[in-house]
Amino acid sequence: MQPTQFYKCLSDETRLRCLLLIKAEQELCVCELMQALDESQPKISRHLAQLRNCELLTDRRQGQWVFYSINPELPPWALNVLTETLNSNPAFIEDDKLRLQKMGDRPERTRLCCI
Amino acid sequence: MQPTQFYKCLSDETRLRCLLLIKAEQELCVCELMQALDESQPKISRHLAQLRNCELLTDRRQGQWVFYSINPELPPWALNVLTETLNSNPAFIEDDKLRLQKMGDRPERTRLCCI
DNA sequence: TTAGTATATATGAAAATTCATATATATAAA
DNA sequence: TTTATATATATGAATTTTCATATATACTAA
Repeated sequence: MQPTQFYKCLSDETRLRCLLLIKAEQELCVCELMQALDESQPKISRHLAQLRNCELLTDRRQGQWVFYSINPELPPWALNVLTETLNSNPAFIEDDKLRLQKMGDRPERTRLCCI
Repeated sequence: MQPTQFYKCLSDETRLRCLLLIKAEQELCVCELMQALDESQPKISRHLAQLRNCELLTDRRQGQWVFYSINPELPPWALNVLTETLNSNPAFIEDDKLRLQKMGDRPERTRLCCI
C-alpha cells in the first residue's frame, strides 16, 4: 500500500464518508450508502470500485445486493489511520448515520458466521 | 482541520515527501527540500505554501532562509497520522534523506531555544 | 417451467472540474 | 548584485460527475 495512493483515496469527500461509514457499520451495500450520503447510484458505485481496486475495501454479493467492508488485509498503519480519523471526527459522518438510521427496508444480512 | 482537506494535502507525492521529511528533521528550508527531493524551486515553494495555508506547516524566516516545520497546533489525530505514516513507511523518504545528508553547505540554524 | 417486469449494481463515454507543473517575474535579505 | 523564496499565468493532465445503458438477480403470474 503506497502512502500516496492510500491518501488519494481518502482525499475525496464521498470516498472518505463511504469508508468511515462502512468502518463504523462493519458492512454496507450500495443502496444503503446512496441513502446515507444522499448521492447518485453511479457516483457511489464508482467510488466504491476505486476503493476496492486500491484494496481498501472488499465486497461480497448476497443475492441482489453487494456488500462492502474494510479489507481485512489492510496494513495496520492504514487501519490505524482510519480508526484515528473516525474516532476523532465523529461529526464528519453524523448526518450520514442519521439518514442511514431513518432508512426503512434495509436489506437483511445473512451472517457470515453464527452464534 | 477538515479530514478531507488534510488528506488532500497528503495525497500528492511531493507534498507528502516534504511533510514527512520535515517531520523527521524538525525543520527544513526551501533550498534543503529542493536538494533532498531533487525538484524545482517554484514547485517546492508552491507546495509548501499550500501546506502552510492549510495549517499543516508553519514557517519562520531567518535571514535569507525560510524554515518550515510541522505546525505545533496541528490536532493530535492529524499528528498521529503523520507519525504512523512516517514510522511505518521509512522507505518512502529514504532517498530524500540520503540526498539531504550529502548536501554540503547547509544553512546554519539559530536555535530558537538553547542548552 | 417460462415470460415479463422490477430492483440492484456496474460501466462506457462525454462533459465539467480540479490539480500540478513550467516559465517568467517579483520580492526580500545580505 | 547575488542568493533565497514567492507568486502570476498558462497549459496540460488527471479526476470527478453525469447520462445512458448493460448485467445480474429477484419476483410474479401464467
